[in-house]
Amino acid sequence: MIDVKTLCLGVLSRGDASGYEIRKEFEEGPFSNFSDAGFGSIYPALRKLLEDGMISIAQHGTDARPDKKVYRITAAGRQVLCQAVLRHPAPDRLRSDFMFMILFSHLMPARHLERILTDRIEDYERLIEDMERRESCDAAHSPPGEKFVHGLGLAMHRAAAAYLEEHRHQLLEGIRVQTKVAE
Amino acid sequence: MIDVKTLCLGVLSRGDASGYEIRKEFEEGPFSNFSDAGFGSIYPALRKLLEDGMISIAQHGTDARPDKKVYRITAAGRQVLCQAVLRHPAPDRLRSDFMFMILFSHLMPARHLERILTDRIEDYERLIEDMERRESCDAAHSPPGEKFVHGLGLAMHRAAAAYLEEHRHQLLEGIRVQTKVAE
DNA sequence: CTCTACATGTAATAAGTTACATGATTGC
DNA sequence: GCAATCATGTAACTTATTACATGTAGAG
Repeated sequence: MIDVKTLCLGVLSRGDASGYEIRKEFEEGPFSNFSDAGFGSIYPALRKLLEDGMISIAQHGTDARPDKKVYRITAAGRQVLCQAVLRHPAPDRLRSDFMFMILFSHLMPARHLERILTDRIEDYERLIEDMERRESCDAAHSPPGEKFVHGLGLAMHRAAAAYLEEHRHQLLEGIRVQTKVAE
Repeated sequence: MIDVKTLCLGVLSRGDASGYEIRKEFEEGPFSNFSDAGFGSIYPALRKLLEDGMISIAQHGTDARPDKKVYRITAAGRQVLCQAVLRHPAPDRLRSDFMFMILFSHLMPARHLERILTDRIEDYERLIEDMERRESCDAAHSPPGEKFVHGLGLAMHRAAAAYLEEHRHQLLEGIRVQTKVAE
């Protein structure tokens, strides 16, 4: 499975960036579809990559931000990234508290279940809107791989949102009946 | 985020099980939609849960398998599970090597890209078939939460599979053009 | 003047993975 | 007889998370 070091290498292969900017990519950019990492994993990863000669410091500090460090991928780093990309991809892994909780929705008050369903639908709607906005923004000049990943993520989120909307009443009803039977 | 201990508690709330059986749930059952854990995390989790009185040993060894231990959730364990279910769910997290690699498909030979796309589509088709088989098998007698999670997972996988099939040629063509321009 | 965004990093902790180590049973 | 499945567990390692610790710049 791809680790944070390789993820950072991936971001830097698209252009120089600081640790902070790399994190933004994980949060908002195309990388957000399949990864996330906080500062606590990015900074140590960058230190390691620097030690190993996979990246270099392109710029250290500006007038405004003396601490800022802009990293640049090296030839060695590019090679390592190419190798990583050629490996057979491990299966996708989804971690979802939401699904876990739904599985045990019979253990919660109906109000809470309604709440988490509504919240989740709203979350998806916001996310989809954001993605659609970005899509129309930079569709033309983004590379094919990026468009593909963006579209795939969007398709999955749309499917999830549609399913939630179409089946929430069925779930609520199912729970209601089950509760009545238990009485 | 839900940890392996809570996941185990969730499985055991549905019935007694051994470590080995719990893992099967993570691999094949409804839990496979949103989690996975190997023996290396399940056994230590069970030990901890036992120490804390969240589970007990319902049966230790059979004629055939003297080592087998069947665990049972305790009242305390059930309480802890109920509390966990009431917390606000953390956002879902997807880790996908596949998407990472597609993002860098311009760094790989066209043959390799075709290969991972074909493989992935096949993987999805197999997975969807399996899920459909299980759906028709135990649709009637499975609780509403389980049906919902199953349906949601299926909807997402179908959307992904459909997207891959519909857009793979577009990606391949895009990469081809990009490579030509670079020459 | 206050809030948000920018900016970096460490230390302690928690968690999870991999490799190791072993062995019986069942079906083919 | 062989492969797959059942069955458990530990130790070493790698990884990632959380909390801590600090401070500037720009917008309103």
